[in-house]
Amino acid sequence: MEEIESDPAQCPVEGLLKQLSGKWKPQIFRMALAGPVRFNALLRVLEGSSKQAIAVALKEMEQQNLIDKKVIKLKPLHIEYTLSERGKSLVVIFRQLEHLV
Amino acid sequence: MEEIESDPAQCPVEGLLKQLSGKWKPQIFRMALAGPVRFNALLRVLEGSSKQAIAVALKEMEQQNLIDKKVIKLKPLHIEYTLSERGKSLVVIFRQLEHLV
DNA sequence: GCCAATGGTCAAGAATTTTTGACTAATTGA
DNA sequence: TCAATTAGTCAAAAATTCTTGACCATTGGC
Repeated sequence: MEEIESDPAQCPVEGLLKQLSGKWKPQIFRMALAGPVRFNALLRVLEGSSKQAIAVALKEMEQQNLIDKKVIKLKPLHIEYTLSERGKSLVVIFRQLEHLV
Repeated sequence: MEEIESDPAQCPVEGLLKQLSGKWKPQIFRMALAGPVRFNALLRVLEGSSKQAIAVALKEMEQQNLIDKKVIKLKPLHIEYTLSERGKSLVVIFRQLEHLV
């Protein structure tokens, strides 16, 4: 059915919550925190996940400017996803949340 | 099917994200920010919502200690939901997020 | 007593999200 | 050349979440 898309994020935090919602995004974000992540590596580590789910999550997180996609043209030629500047700026605040969750 | 409940929130922020996920919780949280909210009032204001959805959201948010449920025994005898202390402490951090979303 | 409002519960169906599995295409090692 | 690895896409099925609509109990006004 048609979604009327009534609220263009009248609340900024609500938008952010949605950007990090879903079954795998928080974990992907967290892994990216530790260093660059790769498609198949995520698939192996996130037990119970699927190619589809990982692909969609990565694509959306990239569009939302939470992570950056980089094609590494050397040696084994692969793709790396790293936390973007925006992603990193969120981490600072997440750390504060940890102390009072 | 059985859910194995594998990760008992290895990441505190992930738990919080889940507590505020769902179609109505963010909006209920936001409304509670402005003052006590009531069941039927939410139902009227949140267009497209349902008794069921509101009831479940309120119940879960109460269990998660985000809001407090209070039976007001006077005058028209009703129930009020207000932001709990924990709820209020989160607001401070959400305000910071607003500046860099 | 009757009717409306408050604050729910429950079962069923609709909608959304996620998983499964088949398939693709380029790169690399042997 | 063959096989494996990487990084995907797509359609369909399964699982989860949400809405609909019926129902219920208490309070309050008239």
